[in-house]
Amino acid sequence: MATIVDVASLAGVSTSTVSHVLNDTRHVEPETKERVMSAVKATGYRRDVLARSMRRARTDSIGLVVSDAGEPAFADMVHGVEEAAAQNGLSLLLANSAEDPARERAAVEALLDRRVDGLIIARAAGSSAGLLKRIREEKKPLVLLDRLADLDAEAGHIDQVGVNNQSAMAALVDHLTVRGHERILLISGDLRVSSLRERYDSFRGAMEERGLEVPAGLLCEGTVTAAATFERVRSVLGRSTQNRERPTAILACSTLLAAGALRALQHEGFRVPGTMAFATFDGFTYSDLFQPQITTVRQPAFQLGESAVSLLLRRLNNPSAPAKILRLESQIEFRSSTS
Amino acid sequence: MATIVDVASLAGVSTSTVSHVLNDTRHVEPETKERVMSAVKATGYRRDVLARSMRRARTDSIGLVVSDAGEPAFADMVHGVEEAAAQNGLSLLLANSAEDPARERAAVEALLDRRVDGLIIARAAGSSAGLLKRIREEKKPLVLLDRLADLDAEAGHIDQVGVNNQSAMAALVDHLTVRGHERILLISGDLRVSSLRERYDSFRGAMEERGLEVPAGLLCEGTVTAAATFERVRSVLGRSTQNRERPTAILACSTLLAAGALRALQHEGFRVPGTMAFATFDGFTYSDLFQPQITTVRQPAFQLGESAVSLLLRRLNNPSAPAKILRLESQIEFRSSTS
DNA sequence: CTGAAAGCGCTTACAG
DNA sequence: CTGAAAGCGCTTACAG
Repeated sequence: MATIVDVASLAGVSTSTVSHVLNDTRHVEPETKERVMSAVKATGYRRDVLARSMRRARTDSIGLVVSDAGEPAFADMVHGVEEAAAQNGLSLLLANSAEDPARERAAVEALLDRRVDGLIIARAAGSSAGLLKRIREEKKPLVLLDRLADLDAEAGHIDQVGVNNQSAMAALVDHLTVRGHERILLISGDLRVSSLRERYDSFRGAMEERGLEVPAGLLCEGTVTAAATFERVRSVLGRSTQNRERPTAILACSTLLAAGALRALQHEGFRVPGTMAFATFDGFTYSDLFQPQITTVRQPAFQLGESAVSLLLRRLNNPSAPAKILRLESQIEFRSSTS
Repeated sequence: MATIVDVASLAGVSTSTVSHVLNDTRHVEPETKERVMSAVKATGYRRDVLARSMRRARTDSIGLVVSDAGEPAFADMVHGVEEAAAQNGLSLLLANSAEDPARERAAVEALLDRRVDGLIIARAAGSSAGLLKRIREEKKPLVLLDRLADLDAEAGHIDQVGVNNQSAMAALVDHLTVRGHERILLISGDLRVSSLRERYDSFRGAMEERGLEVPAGLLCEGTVTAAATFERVRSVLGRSTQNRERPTAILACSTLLAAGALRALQHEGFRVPGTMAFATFDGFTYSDLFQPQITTVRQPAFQLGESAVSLLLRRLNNPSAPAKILRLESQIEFRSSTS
């Protein structure tokens, strides 16, 4: 491989001049510039990215850590980040924490070691605030994606992008109550996850606004797998078969939870929407093709990824800008499962 | 940040010794070693990955280029690659070609510039053989994933991992013909894609073996979007409504193609399996939950990703090993759509 | 068993 | 407008 020295000697200039021509970082006489460029071409020279990064402050790469690469919503976010990164000449380093704070920490350290210019993280459920502190110590630009920071000490300083869960949940509750559903079983999952916590709080708020009580028996929280959700929902439905507390609608707060709940409904002999209405956040791909056709709050996952990169670029260009929190609106696909 | 010089002076040794202790690359007296290690701890020293990579032959990173990050099968492969890479201490650089050979080429060049230790590529449909030659010129270890190389000049030298399309297709054709389906509409997509080409060839072979003719009208190839597939299938079904050439079963060779075909069936008023049997490769997630329940050839996408990393590691450890081609078996999920 | 020193391929003050 | 040279933080022959 040709080096900058080869180019310089072939062009009859110093390596500084070659460097400045390549980076357009100080004025060089047009004809000198041309000699350099043809020497580059003649030697097939390609700048060594590693050596370059070692001298400069940046590596032109960013790191992305997601909490569950299996979920389709996260796959779309990754896709969006990749797309936006590529368009801006940034390489993408990808890691998956699999909801494990230890793996998350290790991934972040590995990315810091590689000196990525910035980090985008969708945090694991049990992620510690220590992680955020660590990244701030390193003065490494950070954007929180989907899994946002609570309004604690760190939150004010961090760029974040997520969806507006409050408005989506309000619209969904409105949709259901207008149709006469007053006993809605909410399956909310792990409340340490900010988006799930927000959906949970918004649900309770929206119900209260409408003067509807939400008995504890209709709040199904804390399950983190489809199998566990299946069991929980099954027991709720079985227990309440006889009494008037039985829900008339079920609202799942993620794809995984929806899968568990739907299996429980099937198992217990319910039909959607015949004997039970059903709606979900995130949901399934190609929902239009299948029965039951499920009303779904679809988050703009790809755009979330793109926006995360935008925020990061903004931060790189202006390290002292005030922190920005972006909330994108979800789209609600109304279908026959709640008709 | 502390450097190796800081550690060396604190421990009262040379930087060579520190380096050798850290890399375990030559014998060092136990007590010297200990002094070094506590100096490392005291200074909070962390080896500079960039500087290290510049001197060594490797960067402990690999590059992955996929052709369609949107498809769930590819998302799972990415997931598998990430998992296996992390377990082996390798960072993963991810890029998406979006089926565009130019973007694919650019992505590969960017990864080569970053000196990844090896490449894993699921090639774009129109990918040129030039790309493979280029990578071989650079002597960069390469594993082809899912989209394999034809048996051309390059193929013999390249590690590859894909699924056994032949056996899966044979089993599927068997399943259908045993149930009396002799006129099967095959929707095969872009035949430049090796896996789709293999499914196409295997279908024709399996039909021929059973003495069944396949009229050209029942081979629907070349559509690359769900919308185009929708139109094509619609016209085939409309055209053949009256005559005895109408298929009794449809077989889609990818998720995208299946989506287009199912929409066409819905639009034309067919019911699955009532008036048309249906099966697909790849297919939809959570297929058990929805109607119609579709018979699906499920490829082990995650394992494909893992295996690709295994092949790459093997190649890194033994550059002169003979090329290996791995074929994993798919699992066929038989459901009511073909009952 | 260990150290002094060269060198990886760049960028960037410094100097003219 | 350009060049000579230092230096980024490591690894690795070379020498003893």
